[in-house]
Amino acid sequence: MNNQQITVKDIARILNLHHTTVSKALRNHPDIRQETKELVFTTAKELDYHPNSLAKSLRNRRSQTIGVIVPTIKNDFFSTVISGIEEVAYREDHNIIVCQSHETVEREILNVSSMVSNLVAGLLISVSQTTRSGDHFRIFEKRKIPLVFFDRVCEDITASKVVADDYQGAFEAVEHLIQSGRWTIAHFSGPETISVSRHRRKGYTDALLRNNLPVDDGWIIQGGFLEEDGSRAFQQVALRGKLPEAVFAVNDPVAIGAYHQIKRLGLRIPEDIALVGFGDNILSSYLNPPLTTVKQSPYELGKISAEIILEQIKNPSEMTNPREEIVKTHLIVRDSTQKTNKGAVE
Amino acid sequence: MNNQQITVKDIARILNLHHTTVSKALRNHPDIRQETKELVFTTAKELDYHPNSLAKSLRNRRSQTIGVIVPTIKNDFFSTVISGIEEVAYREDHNIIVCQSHETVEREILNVSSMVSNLVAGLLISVSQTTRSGDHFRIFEKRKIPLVFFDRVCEDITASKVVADDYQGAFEAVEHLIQSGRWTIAHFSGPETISVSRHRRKGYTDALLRNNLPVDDGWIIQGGFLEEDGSRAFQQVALRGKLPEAVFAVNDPVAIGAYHQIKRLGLRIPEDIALVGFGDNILSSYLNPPLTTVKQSPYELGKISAEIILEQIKNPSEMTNPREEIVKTHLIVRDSTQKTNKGAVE
DNA sequence: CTGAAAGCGCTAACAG
DNA sequence: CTGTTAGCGCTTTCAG
Repeated sequence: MNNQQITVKDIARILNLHHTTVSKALRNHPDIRQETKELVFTTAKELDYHPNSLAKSLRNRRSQTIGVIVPTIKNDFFSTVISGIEEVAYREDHNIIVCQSHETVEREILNVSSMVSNLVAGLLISVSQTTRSGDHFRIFEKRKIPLVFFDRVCEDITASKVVADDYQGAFEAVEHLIQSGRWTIAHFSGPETISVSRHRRKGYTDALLRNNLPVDDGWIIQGGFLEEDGSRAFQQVALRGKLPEAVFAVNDPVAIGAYHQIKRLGLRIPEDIALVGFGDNILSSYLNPPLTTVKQSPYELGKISAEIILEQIKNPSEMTNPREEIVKTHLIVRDSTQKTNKGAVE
Repeated sequence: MNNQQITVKDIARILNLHHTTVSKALRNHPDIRQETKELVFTTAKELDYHPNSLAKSLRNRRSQTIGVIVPTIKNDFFSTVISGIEEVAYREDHNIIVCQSHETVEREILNVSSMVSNLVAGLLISVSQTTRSGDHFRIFEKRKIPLVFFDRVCEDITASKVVADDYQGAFEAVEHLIQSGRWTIAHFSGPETISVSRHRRKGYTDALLRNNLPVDDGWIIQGGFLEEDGSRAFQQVALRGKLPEAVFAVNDPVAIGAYHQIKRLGLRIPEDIALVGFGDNILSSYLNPPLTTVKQSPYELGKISAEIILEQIKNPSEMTNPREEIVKTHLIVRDSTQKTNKGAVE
């Protein structure tokens, strides 16, 4: 027989100790004297002992695993956030278990349930586009499991939240457009259900107001987060006859969709239409002209989220004062809003 | 008290049943009569019962979790593979736990150990750049845990393997260059340790040989998988004075690095130098001219890998005959090798 | 069809 | 400093 795993009992039997002594030694408990510890450690190594985390977690009523739920992992932004989370979790001896909601609440609810079943030490989540109520998150409160929202947060739940400075980023982007002489600026907005969309939209309207420009809801086109939404939005605007001088898109994919549509209609960027995105997608710098955009820091965002949740895991009293972390954004001005003498990145 | 989780015992107490009966009912065991089952199901729902997967796994000596180790998740290719894996795993009621090796064996070994400790039902791995021996994978054989390599495989370990058709893809790419009249073709190769690099290189040399062209090792530049490796390689070639008519890069990032360097030197693509990559990175179509490349199917690759491992999990006897799945690639001809009347994607 | 007994591998609390 | 006892929540086996 072979697939038998080595346990503390095996080590104990060999050394003529009790298995609890071995357990303590392995965890470097002060009770045990150095000599014994060394003995235990070396034989553990010799036998290629792998502690059974499941048994430990069952006993401790909590695992060493952090759950992560994202709309999809097939996405620059989220995969980079996850990378940041994994990095921090790894340092603190935790694993991450990843699920995708695919933008549906139903799936998100199942994901949550699976996380609970797995006794995750904490959950990091960016909610789906279709998530309206946050009722399925109440169980974390009940079970006292730390919960942290990142990027797309759920406003009716009290929990720590880590987001990019969507409002400020949008504000600066639009102000930049205004400063460069554009007064009629359309906004291709994201789903109203998502906090991110609302904040960016607010940044847009506030920048207009601050500059004494009228806010015309006709210039706000509601849509999704995808490239096709951007194309569609620009088509819609173009059909009306009167074009804006600039477009501020809720994110880079939407801006890229608009970009293609603008080119298709034979218009020039930025001469006819200036264009700004959000997110600093890697593609943006490769467009011609390259896209002015707002840089977020997804890796940072992931790291901060992970740090907060680990803090709460180590120190449960932290859970009572939820933190709201806002990660700074930076406007990156490129040729889609301002002709410089530099060409596209080549 | 609140964070108390509901257990089968709680349900049993309420219904005046034994907890084992409840357990059986919950799993739809034929022993239990319909009436009882329904009773159990409804009260479970009422109490918001979440089964404890850890206890179940401990008892069954195997979890419902599939481990995934990749060099990094912050990468189009790998994040798409993972997305495919997650999708299939989800359908079969499994979770995935993701680790990054960051291209170091040391970390990979730790990751493996953590997977074993977590009693993963199986492991999917794409090995790190620095992994030479596969000794740390022997434990899976010993413990009879299914192991599947994808993309970057470990040749000295007997296990199922899922790879893109690197050889054929490279062969076709180089043949395409030859057909279009290029006879001196440089190859910017990846690390020799990695199977992917070796296969693509073999496809390159075989295509030359098949067409009665000489294989000159001087045209093969060894490097890594990154953009900077591509820049460096082209610089090296350029220094020699004699330029090749075409470059076949081991992957798209390397091709993109070469692309920048070529442009920087004032050379034209494809007139002076034709350029081919591998992987159909999203960026490739946005270059100017867009890059001819070999399309892999990372999502498919992930799905197939997951299907194989789930097959082996369900049916352990499958483990004795390891499968080798080769996913077809497709050459995508764009303007970096062939001037058409179409411009860049815009 | 339902129940009792036993144990997965680990750790906390307490006793010696 | 080491050992004993007990149990985390679940499932398997076997008895009723």
